[in-house]
Amino acid sequence: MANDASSRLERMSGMLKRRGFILPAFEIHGGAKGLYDFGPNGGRLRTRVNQLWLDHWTSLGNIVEISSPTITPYEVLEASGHVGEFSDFMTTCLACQDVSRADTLLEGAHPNPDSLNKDELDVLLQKNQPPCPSCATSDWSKVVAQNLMFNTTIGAGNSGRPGFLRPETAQGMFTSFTSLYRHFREKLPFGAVQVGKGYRNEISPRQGMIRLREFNMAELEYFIDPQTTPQHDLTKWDNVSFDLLSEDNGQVTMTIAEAIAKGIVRHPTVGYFMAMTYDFLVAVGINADRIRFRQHESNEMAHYATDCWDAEIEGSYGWIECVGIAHRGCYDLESHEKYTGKTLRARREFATPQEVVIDGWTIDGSIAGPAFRSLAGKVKTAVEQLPLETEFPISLNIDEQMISVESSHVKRLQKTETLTGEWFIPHVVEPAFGIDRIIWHVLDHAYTETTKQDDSYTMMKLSPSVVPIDYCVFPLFEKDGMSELAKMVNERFNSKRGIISSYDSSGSIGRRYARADEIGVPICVTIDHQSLEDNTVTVRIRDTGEQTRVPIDEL
RNA sequence: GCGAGCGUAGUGUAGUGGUUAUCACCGAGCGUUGCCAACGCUUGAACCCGGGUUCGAGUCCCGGCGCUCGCACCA
Repeated sequence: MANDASSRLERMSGMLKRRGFILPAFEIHGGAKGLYDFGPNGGRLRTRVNQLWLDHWTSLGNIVEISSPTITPYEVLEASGHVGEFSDFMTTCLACQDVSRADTLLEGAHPNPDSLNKDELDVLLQKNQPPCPSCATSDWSKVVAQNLMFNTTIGAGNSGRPGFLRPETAQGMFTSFTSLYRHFREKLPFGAVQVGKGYRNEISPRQGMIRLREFNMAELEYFIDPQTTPQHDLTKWDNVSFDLLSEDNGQVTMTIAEAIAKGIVRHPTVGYFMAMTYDFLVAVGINADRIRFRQHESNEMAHYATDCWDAEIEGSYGWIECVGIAHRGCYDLESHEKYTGKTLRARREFATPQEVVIDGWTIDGSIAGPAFRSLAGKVKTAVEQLPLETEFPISLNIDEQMISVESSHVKRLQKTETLTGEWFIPHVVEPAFGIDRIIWHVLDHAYTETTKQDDSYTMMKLSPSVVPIDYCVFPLFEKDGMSELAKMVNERFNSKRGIISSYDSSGSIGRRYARADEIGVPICVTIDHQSLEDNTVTVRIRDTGEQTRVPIDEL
């Protein structure tokens, strides 16, 4: 990093701390790595970014907002693949308290211990009793998953159930699928969004706000029918050139429609969301020239993705991925379906109903039922698989038992079924936003150092859509009723929903403008002598310094 | 996690083992001024934490925590 760039970073970090944007958390207790506070100005900035994000997606009309817990039972994240992909399985030697990886201990006992789940490792560990590498005792604790997810116990003592703090908000949308499907009257496509905290116990948080242990994320899970070609109106972006770093074509610049047409972006919905993402980033104040999209290499993709584009933003730390737009296929719903046995599917009606002719065998319930008792169901399934030519009696292996199916147990089954549609697992396209990283770059791009009369001058050219304070009201001086009038104007601003105004009377007028510029207040209003006479005030614009007189009633 | 460097008011900093810890900006109050960081006076605020060496530690040593960078790990 160039020297002037890193000293700019230092000055900016100092300012962000001094002005209450972002601060290291718990500092009076020595601080905690990877955890940050949003201060008095940052808190509101974050809320406005979150709100803008929600509005951006819910305005599409078929997207709803949900909220699910951050505490997540073990099973959910085992089903999603996170336990396997995000954790190592650890066990503690009860004699010397040394911690070892369970799969490493069992390398001699199993061809591929890495593939085992927690319970299997537990069983194998108790059976094999491998010696502890440091003290040679064989007395191991229960296996616990450790590493990138924060472990916790849900409930107290022995009744406690293992869980994690969620590493992403997405799982809540998947586990709520049936409710969402019903909410949308069983019609795809639809989506659900969630803004909230996620947690990853990073081994080594770095680069300030870029890698955190607790972070703000905002995710959309958009469920689609893989057999329907999505129609998205991309004309809005016909004049926008996107910088794309594609896996096969290298760096190219083109419209999103062109990228989809050429197959560089492999799915239209992924492309549409890339364009939507671009709009959002620009709306919160990211410099459009410093946004690019990078396609993941096949070997780099997360365990769930089949195509993935990152939106990267250039800032003080170089190009940083701030949004991941992943085509997750049917991975998540399928995983939860397999794990729970619950149906997580949508129905697709056929254009023309299909006739299916069935001509084979089934059981005669009144005879086979009493004969096979609890196995009857499985016998039925097996018999219905048999070809028409089958001769009875026949021996079948049901649950390791050889049973004989007599001709009296069965009957011919001849029917014609009309299938009007089928059930399938929807595919998912997921834009996942790292809000903290975006906020960092919003601040980074807004932070402007200039000089004013040979003095260095700092201002935050924040977009009005995200500024923490909308207006500042100053009395030019505190006498003859100017401060009263200014306080009245300030209260009037504050009484408007969603508007924050701040009153400031300390220091010279120039100092107050400078203070307002540093936290990015777009408009300052000054009350002077003339205001007392004709009810007009000076309105001063942050970015230009331009002043105009405006009647109070027109503010 | 390993290695290197660093840690002093809100911010940026000065500080040979020896008074009450430097300076600037900053915040608060008062006064003068009154539309772009004005001035004067008053005032507020710090040696990351814990051990050790020493008569005496901000300064030297050890450990922890945090920050930055490199390697490793990783959305």
